Amino acid sequence: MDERLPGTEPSDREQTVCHVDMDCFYAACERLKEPALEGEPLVVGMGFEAGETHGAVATASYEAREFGVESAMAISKALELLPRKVTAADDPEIDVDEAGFYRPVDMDFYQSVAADVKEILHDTADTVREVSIDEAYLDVTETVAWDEVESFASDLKARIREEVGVEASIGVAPTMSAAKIASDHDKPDGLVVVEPGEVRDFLAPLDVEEVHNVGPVTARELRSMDIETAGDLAAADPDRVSETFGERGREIWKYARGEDDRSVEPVGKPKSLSRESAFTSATDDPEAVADRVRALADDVAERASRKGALYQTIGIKVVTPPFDIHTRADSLPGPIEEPDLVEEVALDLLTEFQGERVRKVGVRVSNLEFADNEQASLDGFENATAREATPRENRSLNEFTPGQTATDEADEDPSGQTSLGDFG
DNA sequence: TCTGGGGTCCTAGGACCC
DNA sequence: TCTGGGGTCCTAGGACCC
Repeated sequence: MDERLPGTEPSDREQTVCHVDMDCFYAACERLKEPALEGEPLVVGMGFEAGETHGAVATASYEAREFGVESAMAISKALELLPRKVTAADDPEIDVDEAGFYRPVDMDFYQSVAADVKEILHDTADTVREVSIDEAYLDVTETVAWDEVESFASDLKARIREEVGVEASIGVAPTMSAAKIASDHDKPDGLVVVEPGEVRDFLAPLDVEEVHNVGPVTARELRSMDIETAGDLAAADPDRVSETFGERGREIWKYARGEDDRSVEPVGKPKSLSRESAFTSATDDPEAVADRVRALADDVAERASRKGALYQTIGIKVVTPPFDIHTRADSLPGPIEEPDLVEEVALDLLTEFQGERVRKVGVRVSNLEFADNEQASLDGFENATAREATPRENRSLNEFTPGQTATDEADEDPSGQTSLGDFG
């Protein structure tokens, strides 16, 4: 499948990519739970509890956006633009029609709704890349012709609406990045098809910040170079762009031109696992910080073992006022699963910040190894009988044996073991 | 505008090795 | 000590994505 005609670049491979993006997903889920919220301005807040003012906006319904409420905005700011409806009822100064509802994130519920949607997606296409809880790419190159794409996508939207009760926007294009922009182009309830040959014209008028991997910082820099639109970027001198932005420069230049070598592939194993948490206000109480780190460390370790992940690097993140992010990490000699050590190393790294005011802390494990492959968890019985020791033990110990190179396959020679105690 | 939480990838610089 | 060059691994920080 990697054979190409001479002179054919990967980007010339014809793909039909479908990007499915749920509309205001968290808000839509809240409305499934509470149908009375339908049509009301609704804000779902992260790090936020009912009645509180701290945290940030995870999702604002379109009705709430009318008031200027945006994603990632501080809840306190959102409340200024859109007061709480209960408050409004008690306060003659506030118009009840100019108020909205606030709900904290309920991740478990959203996950369950997302699972229903993903099931439909996997039923619809063989290759699905789940990007996040509310977003996925489908590769339908082999199954849907371009003149059928519109009705295919429309059927998919209908199915999600009828079977799950939430709405999706869909973009279809010959590349992932164009499909993504297309799905966003006519939200909510959008359906935009960009056929091969139309991509560059479709992208040209868009703001440069809509190009994948162009964020606020890069956009500002590009604008200072008189590059305002995707079309400007596409027409720019690629050397100039990559001189300024390095590797990523070349990439965004290609994206702006509708060129994108990536193909839709299912997501692999995670590279890191982390947990972080903010204090209601910055604290200089070392015990409070240590307690939080301990809780996060336990949480991360627990999540890692549930996923069958061994970790070799343990790190922390400390955010000090105004918003300075510091990270520290320490690597162990070999991959382990040792919850106590996660806590110990995290606390040890934390000592460097003793006495500082802290607004947020995080704990992370990385350099992950997955000793159990999917097979092992699906048919553990077969694996257990096929081998003396569990794959996990073989794997971690092998990696750590001096002079022995790591093997890619867990089912290669499991000899040369040391005891777990050696990990210290 | 006083800012949540979970990730990925890239880059620069230092340590260390030969 | 005024020193050549290549390679790898690791950490810290930054930008970006959702």
